[in-house]
Parts: sequence; structure tokens; C-alpha cells
Amino acid sequence: MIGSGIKRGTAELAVLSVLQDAPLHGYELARRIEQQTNGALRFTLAALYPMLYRMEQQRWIRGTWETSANGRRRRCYRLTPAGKKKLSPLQREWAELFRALQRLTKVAHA
Amino acid sequence: MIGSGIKRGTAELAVLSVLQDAPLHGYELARRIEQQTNGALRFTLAALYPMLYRMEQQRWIRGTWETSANGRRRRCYRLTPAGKKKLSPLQREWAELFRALQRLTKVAHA
DNA sequence: GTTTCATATATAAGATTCTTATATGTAAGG
DNA sequence: CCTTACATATAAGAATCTTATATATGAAAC
Repeated sequence: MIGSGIKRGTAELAVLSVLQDAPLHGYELARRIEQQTNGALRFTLAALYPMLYRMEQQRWIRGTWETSANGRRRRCYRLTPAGKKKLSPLQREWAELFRALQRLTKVAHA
Repeated sequence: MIGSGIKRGTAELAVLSVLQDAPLHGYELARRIEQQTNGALRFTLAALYPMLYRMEQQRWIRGTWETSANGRRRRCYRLTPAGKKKLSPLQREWAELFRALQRLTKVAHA
């Protein structure tokens, strides 16, 4: 059955998905999520940073401090093997949730 | 853009969808949601009742006390016109969220 | 030069929501 | 009687989200 966390877990799927591609820091992560969804999905940074902490504690991502060319320090997150492994079941869970909701509205319509 | 409430609003869509069909009381609502999604979606009653309160305060549903044939009192909820009107945009929002998440994982895959 | 915007991370306070556990009570079946 | 199904409700604590704020650099504009 669909985990209860799923109701809140939009961000996790989004973050893991985007990190599949390349390691990124928080600010850029937020921007990419917004861009790649045409603005449909948007996370405030105040919500995003604590999320990244949580995901790091769960070992899905790992952050390292880096200094960019322009001298700014930033925390660069990359997917861990565990995070990679988490991704496909998460995707499946979301798909299942969506199908369940569709079924509900359809059954009700009928 | 997708409202932030959407991340939590699974229940709302589910409840409104099921109530489209017929007025129902909480306990039965929970059962139908579970049945109609083949167990994929399940809400505990302790989570459901406060939700129904909230939805009633928002005027999406209206509850009336009824006494069933077997003498049990129960609160029967039915969709209000406002709730009906809320339903299709909510569905659209969810579809958009899903498309956005799919886009994210696909873009990342490419 | 100084104001402003984009970059970048972080935390606090308050509100909301979720989970787990518990309370209450009826009815039916064994 | 005892258990299962029905039916609603609340409390306590955990988790989460929102809004606001703090800090600091680099670049561009004026």
C-alpha cells in the first residue's frame, strides 16, 4: 500500500530526480526544479534546506562544502547509492498514488 | 503554479471524489477509498475526522447527524455546490503535479 | 561609490498537520 | 460472554510547512 509519507514527499522525489543528473547545491536545485517543471513545482529555500538535511541524514544524498570559482562557499549535494536505489520505488509509489486517485474520480463518475 | 497545499491534499481530492457519488459518513468514506483504490490509499480515522471538520469549515462538504436503521448515530457528509466546484480544478492541479514530476524524472534521465 | 539584484545558506516562530494511542458505545455472531 | 464490525472522537507528541529574518558576496547599474 502507498506509504503515508508519500502525501508529503513531493520534494523528495523532485530532489532525487534532479540529482540523478548531476550534483547540485540547494539554490540551484530549487531553480532547476522550477525551470524543468515550467514553474509548476516550486520550493521555497526555507523549506528546501531542512529537507536536504533530512535527506542527508537518511543517507539518500551526501553534501560536501565546495568553493565555487567566484569564491562563494556552497554545499553541493550528490545522490548516494542508497538514494539511487530509493528513486525507482519512489517513482512507482507516486505513479500508484496517481492511478489510485484517478480510479477514485472515475469510479465516482461512473 | 501548483499550490503548496497540494502536497498534503491527497485526502481532499479523495474525499470530494467519493462524495460526488453519494453522501457518506466518515467510517464508510474511509472504507470506500480503500476499496476503490484496491488498498492503495488508506486513511486512518484519526486523521480523517479532523480533515472532515476542516473541509466542512471550508464549506466544501456539509455534515448532518443522522440515525441509521440500526439506531446508530452518524454524521453524514455531502458535497456542497462549492465542493463540487472545487473538484475539477483540484483534479487538474493533481494532474499537473504528476506531469511535473514525470517531466523532472525524464529530463534527469535524458 | 553606492544602491540594487542575483547568488547562497541558515534559523526562528508560529501554524498546521500527521501519527499513535486511547476513550466511548452499539450490534451481531459464535 | 467474548470478539469482531460499526461509528465517532480527542489528546499528546512528532513532523512539517510558511513567513520572516539574518548574513554575506559578486556583479551590474546609476
